[in-house]
Amino acid sequence: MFDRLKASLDRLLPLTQEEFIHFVMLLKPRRLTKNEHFLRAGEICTHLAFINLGCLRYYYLKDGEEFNGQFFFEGAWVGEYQSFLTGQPAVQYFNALEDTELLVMHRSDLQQLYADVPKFERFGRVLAENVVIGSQHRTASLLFETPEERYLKLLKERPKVMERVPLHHIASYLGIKPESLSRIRKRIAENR
Amino acid sequence: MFDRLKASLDRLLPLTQEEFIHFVMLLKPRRLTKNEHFLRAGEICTHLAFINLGCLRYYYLKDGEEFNGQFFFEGAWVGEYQSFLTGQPAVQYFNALEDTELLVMHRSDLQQLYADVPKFERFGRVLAENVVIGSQHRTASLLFETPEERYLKLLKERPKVMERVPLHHIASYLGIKPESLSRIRKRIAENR
DNA sequence: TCATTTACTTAACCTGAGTTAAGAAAAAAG
DNA sequence: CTTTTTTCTTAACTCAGGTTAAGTAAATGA
Repeated sequence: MFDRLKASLDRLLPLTQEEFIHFVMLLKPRRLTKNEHFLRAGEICTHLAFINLGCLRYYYLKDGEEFNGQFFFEGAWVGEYQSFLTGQPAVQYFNALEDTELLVMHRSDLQQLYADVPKFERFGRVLAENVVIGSQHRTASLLFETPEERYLKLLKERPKVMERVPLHHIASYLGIKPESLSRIRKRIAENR
Repeated sequence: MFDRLKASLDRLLPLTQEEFIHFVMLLKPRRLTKNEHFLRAGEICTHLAFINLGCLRYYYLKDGEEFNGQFFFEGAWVGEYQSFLTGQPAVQYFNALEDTELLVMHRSDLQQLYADVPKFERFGRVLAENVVIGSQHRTASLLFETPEERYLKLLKERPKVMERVPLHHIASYLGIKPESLSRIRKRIAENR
């Protein structure tokens, strides 16, 4: 049950058996069926979630249209930072792309943990720092790569996304419409 | 000399006089003249910098063209996370848009500080968390706002950028060419 | 002070992604 | 097993932003 979590935490900060158990005690399992939401815009994000099995995406909704921000798989931590940290309503939606098993921690339990065991501040810091790096890659990609470049990079660097996520979601992630992704795929297939 | 720093730190985490002095002792002043670089792609980002006076931007270079990632003013902390944290070569360029006064802290001094005074882990965490929030706003904006919407939002929410940054840099930040920004500005002036 | 560079705008033409509409294929539901 | 829904593709047309080129104004430097 906690094997993947243990492996994931070990890469962030080494913990004693005791510390790991302390951490695990604050987690609760939560299951999502495919398409079920973990969080909706307008709600307060009260929990941070570890993906033990399955797959989530977060997206924005604008004029009735969805825009995919990111896809997450086993071993990732998810939650809306903006809401989780400030207590303001979320602007992102999180939903499951597959049946998913989460291990969730409540905001107040995490804050208590920071207060009780200062060592865990490092967990929070390293987690946030990794999110920064990922988010800045994403910004750079949207800023100066063409949709075709983004698609080829995704194909090469994140094959799991290509295998497990429908193309219309990928199009949205790339910042284009499904029709445009079809065109790009055709262009590439005919290599020109 | 440290008034602005004190005010900025107070918002991140309350420090005793002693702790503040400990922190300040690790800082060194550094001046940049207009257009001077704080960091270039390929270099290792060894310092985190507090902007005491002036203005910086970070940008990416692709096929000889600059793409502005963000603008920073007095009171902001800057540095390339990816390089600072992993020790890998930077991919971003940081340069001064005006004559600028920085207070810089070396990577190893910050790490030593984390080790010596665990309380400062919180500084690192909260700093990173704020960067996450900013970076995700930026991603969202590039993902689903039109260049015109981004321009109007910048005008409204960050007038300082409009006042202190040349339009061609703003165009690049918005993800368009200067000519397109001119068109957008004309369109807005004729309100249609 | 004069020359040069930088900043900004305008206009004509081009291009790639959006839009609309339709249909085929695969997956899910009954 | 059949129907319905979802996923994906194709094609014609539109349009915002890119490209190229030129010109004006302001800032900078010799």
